[in-house]
Amino acid sequence: MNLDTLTKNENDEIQREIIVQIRDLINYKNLEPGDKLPSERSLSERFGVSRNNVREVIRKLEFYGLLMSKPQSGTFVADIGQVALNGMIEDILKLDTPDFKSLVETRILLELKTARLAALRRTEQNLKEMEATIKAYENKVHNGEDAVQEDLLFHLAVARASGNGTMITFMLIITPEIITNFEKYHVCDKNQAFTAIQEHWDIYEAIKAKNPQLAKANMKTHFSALYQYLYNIE
Amino acid sequence: MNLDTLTKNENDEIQREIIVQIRDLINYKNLEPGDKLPSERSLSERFGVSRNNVREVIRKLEFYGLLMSKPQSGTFVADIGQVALNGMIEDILKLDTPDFKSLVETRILLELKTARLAALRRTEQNLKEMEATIKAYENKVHNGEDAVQEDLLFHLAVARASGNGTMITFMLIITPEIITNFEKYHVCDKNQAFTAIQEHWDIYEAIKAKNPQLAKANMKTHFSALYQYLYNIE
DNA sequence: GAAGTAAAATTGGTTAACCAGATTGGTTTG
DNA sequence: CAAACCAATCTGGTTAACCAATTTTACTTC
Repeated sequence: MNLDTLTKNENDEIQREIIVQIRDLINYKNLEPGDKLPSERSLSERFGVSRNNVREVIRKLEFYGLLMSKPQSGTFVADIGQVALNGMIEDILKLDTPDFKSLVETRILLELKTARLAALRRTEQNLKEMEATIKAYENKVHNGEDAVQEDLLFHLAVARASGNGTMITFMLIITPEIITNFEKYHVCDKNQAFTAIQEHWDIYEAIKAKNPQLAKANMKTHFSALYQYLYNIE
Repeated sequence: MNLDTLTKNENDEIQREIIVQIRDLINYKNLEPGDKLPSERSLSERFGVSRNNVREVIRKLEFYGLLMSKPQSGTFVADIGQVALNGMIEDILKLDTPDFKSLVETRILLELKTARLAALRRTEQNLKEMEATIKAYENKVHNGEDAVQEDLLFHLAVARASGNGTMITFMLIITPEIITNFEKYHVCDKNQAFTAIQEHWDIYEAIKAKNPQLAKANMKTHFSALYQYLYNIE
């Protein structure tokens, strides 16, 4: 373990403690939805940490919709109720960097759906973007170069064509971790790259033909190697 | 539009411009993966914005795995390659607060899967947690009280039982927005609350019996009202 | 001339001071 | 006595100064 990770873990630990203390404070003071939290200054003093730490935690809980900061006014408890708030904080505290298997599992789930939706909703512009990414992938592979990036861009283009903003966001979140782990575990295979070209075209054609079932099936075929990998590490 | 939103939009606009400028800088200087970005100070000076703004953007791009900050050393371009980097930044710039339909669509997708996985992987502890949330829901409904929170906690308990960390994270991300929109559009119905109790028990029993198909089917039934809503607003 | 070394400059991270706007409590005024 | 108003205070947000670790640079030494 290098220093970087250590520092980050230490910082994480501090943040987790602040989250616990904020939760306890809300419960102890019986703060209802919409009630105001003590000021950042008093919280940092009470918890014995810097105001920056408190601000970071508040931003995090704001991201998960549990708190809401109003400038020059205060930080307020979201109106999701005490029970839900405690439950969600419990889960947030348990959150950890997800394992590779969970990432792949989720990716496959998302992509089978985006392929299906793309077949229903794709525009001409979407088709052009997908075509461009496949051709770029083709060029790289034929030149014997690494083409992980271009592969990724094709899948992002499909997600874009699905017209579902939430799924695009989720794809963006998991993509970098997928890439990192692919390189780490050497999931990709050189000779798979050539077969992948045709598979990309097959997915493209199904989406172009507005055939959702076929698009999903072709995406499934494209993931077959990944499936195998997923079940082997089980 | 209130002042809050306005300020937030202005800030968003500044951040988007900084992202664009950083992308252009990487392309112009032909920065390869692993290369060092100019320091935060010089970037803020060059772009004519505060160092805080730059730091926020860097943190955001770090979240999406495109950059990586090393303390006392510099900020580095992630090793995902220039092509992928440009593509992902393009998508990040297009990101917007997702519409309600996209949220519900994604939620249904996720939950059908978590129900199925939960039936395969649930522990005894998971069952106890789910049981507790259903009973809490029951009590509230029988007393005529609002039980949106308890409903949510049951679904989170199912997600926890799925054993997939990524899906739990995603559920946590979309949940608060779902709740807000439910209340906004009055999706929930009082007399639906009673039928939901039995539906929760049905899902629970299928998961307890380790029957993935039935668990998924029961979850689908539970979402039937939501399905209808989803297609009505189309 | 190359290798080692120490000091100076540069870096992201942290802390503290400052700001503008919102809130609050007391005072004034009708 | 109530309502209106104003100033003191408190708020999250922003800016600037500071810190410790790292990297670079220049000099010494063999």
